Amino acid sequence: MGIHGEKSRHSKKHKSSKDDHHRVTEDGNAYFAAEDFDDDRIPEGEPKKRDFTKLELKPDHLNRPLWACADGRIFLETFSPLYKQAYDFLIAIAEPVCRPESMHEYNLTPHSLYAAVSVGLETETIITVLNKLSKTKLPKEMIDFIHGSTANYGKVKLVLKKNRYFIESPFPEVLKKLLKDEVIGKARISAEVVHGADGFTVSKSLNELGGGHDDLLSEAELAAAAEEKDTHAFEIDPVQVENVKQRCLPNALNYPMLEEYDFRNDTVNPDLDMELKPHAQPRPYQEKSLSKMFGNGRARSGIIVLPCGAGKSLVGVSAACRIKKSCLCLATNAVSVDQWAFQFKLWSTIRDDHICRFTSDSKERFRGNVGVVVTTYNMVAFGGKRSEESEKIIEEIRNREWGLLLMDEVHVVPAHMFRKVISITKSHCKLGLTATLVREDERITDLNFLIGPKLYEANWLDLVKSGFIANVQCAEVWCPMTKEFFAEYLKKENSKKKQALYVMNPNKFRACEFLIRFHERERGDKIIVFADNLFALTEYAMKLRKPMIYGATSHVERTKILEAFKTSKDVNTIFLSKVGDNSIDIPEANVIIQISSHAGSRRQEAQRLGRILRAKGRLEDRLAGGKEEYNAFFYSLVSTDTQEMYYSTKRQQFLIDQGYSFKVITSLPPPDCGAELSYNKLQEQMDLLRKVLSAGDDAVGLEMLEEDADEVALMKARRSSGSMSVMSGANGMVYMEYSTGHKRLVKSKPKDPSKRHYLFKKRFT
DNA sequence: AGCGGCGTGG
DNA sequence: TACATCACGCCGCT
Repeated sequence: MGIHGEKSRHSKKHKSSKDDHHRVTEDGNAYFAAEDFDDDRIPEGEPKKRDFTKLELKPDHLNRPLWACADGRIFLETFSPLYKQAYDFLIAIAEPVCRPESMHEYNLTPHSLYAAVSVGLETETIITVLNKLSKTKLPKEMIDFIHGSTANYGKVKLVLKKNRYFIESPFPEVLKKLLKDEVIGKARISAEVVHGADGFTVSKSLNELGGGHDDLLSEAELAAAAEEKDTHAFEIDPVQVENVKQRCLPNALNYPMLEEYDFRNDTVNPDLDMELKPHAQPRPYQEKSLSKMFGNGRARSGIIVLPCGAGKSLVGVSAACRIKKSCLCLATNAVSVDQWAFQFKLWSTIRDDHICRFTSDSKERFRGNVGVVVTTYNMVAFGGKRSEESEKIIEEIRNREWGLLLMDEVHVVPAHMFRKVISITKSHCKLGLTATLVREDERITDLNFLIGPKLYEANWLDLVKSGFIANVQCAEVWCPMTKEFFAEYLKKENSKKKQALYVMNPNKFRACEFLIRFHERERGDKIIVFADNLFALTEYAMKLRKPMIYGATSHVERTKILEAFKTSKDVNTIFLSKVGDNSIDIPEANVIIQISSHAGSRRQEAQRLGRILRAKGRLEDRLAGGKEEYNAFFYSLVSTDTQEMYYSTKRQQFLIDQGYSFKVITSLPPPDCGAELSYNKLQEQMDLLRKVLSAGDDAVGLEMLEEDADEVALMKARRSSGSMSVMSGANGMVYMEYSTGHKRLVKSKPKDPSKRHYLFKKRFT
């Protein structure tokens, strides 16, 4: 009913749409100034989907940056002088689909509109501004869609009070409607004391439904928003919160709930003495994301999307500093926990005894009744037996009322863990931070109601242009299979063996070797080589005499290698397995070479690119230099005519959507330097082929490890003798650690000097 | 008692 | 499917 009602309201209202026009802010928002834009009705022959030729242009269309289609798609011209304002607006109301250099594509969806309403935009504002930015009349379908979608948004709230959850609304009839739903009805907890005729508790509270979207609302509207209204509420069972939220989503009852925290008026929970330090100066986009979160003086729950290296932690710490209540910060692993604790101390004035880490090997507790706890998702969601100490701490976490639940790398956490964490902890506000909102399991929509709508998403290319993140040249290097490898590839049925063959393709190896040489010698770069496949990782690293880190590499060894990579002029390339995808922080690296990767994972691709996004050098220097100059490189090596070709295009899609373009390189290594590289002789290639074929047997890498059995023994000896880590690039002696987990496989194997790896052979003979 | 290494299980 | 992580508990060493 609501939708039809809205429709007719709209058509009447549209005639006098002058009323809806918004005030012009002094600076910038030029499009609001264009009050005299001509506002014709939608022409008789209505534009049909996707056909631009039928769209009737406004006379001054050149000044307007948008194309709006009847199917909900919106295109933005990035060269328009209004781009910046239009971008901020579009990102608030629509889902970005693809953002290349000159034309962005967005999509209006119920969820994106929900996010828009959540950050304080009203239906009429959305339509009016869209119309002003559009080159053509807004299609009627789009206007109807916006009305239909947003009619109910912002009418219901979920509020936590004294450890109890309440559903609030100024409209008692809406609450009644919700209670008719079976799930919600059952979730209700009847209050002992009943106020109000409807059986709802009634209280006075600020009505902030129209609450300040900073630059889009007039003062009059803000004043109207501050008007006091009765609020009706009923309590629900804490364990049913998730289910209730889900029932309220656009695809069900369509009363999506807002979660906001009026932290300034929270007298129940104690304040935390914590300020941002003076040197903590948020950048414009960090400021912008915070303003979306705190736009109306309260803290909204939701997700902020910033690329790696763009300073997510400052946003998180800033948010905690504004709320000034107890904060639970969740990270994916122990390294990240340390980093967060460090960031809190770095950016804020929090006292050391008010912040603590809670992991398996560091169980700190804060003094007093307020503080920040940094821990892992695993720790909170852990189902098994807990140590006594953990049991106590986790009880405290359960019982406490958290002002802020700060969730890092929201996109990598398995959905079930999320649910568990959210149901265990009671928080007034949830802030999710992420670099990429893509994931292959398409569970991303779950985040919308588990945490909240997306509050802000930065455009990568904009950040590149302003020098906040590195300017990356992406390239796909096509490596033809050698004749012999390709013949074997075609013979194999087993996709495992096929993979081994295209990853170990000698031409790919040579391309990799060439790139490493080039970047080390010609440019003095720091290089990370990624390989998912452990066999390939070890082969490449050994042959090229570079240190590597993978899952079984001990903690001590990792830090040693990373330290050498950071500080030593002799260690400029390291090989990483999947360990490098998350958490390991390597700000120095500016070149990535991928030799094997998870089939078609866009997230992994983006994550890896993120490793080199941290802008190098001083901001002024970067801006002073030519803007088009690349300071980071991302190479994806693919063996042509194999499955890799298909996967790589799929993987790249995300980066392409972010506006990156991939250059294709087909002739690496260049012919003139081929002789200096490995596998130049057919005999060497055939030896490699033989090795690859025998290693492809079901126990992966077994053969290889057996061959290197004595190396393992050597490492063991060295480990106990205490002289580890010889890493001198100059002499070519490289320390490599082997999985202790695989040791059992090779333990009984007798040593055979002839099978010793050449690297170590000369040491022993 | 505290730390690091190692194996297990989710 | 493979790889990686974390938490825990046990061991042996200082």
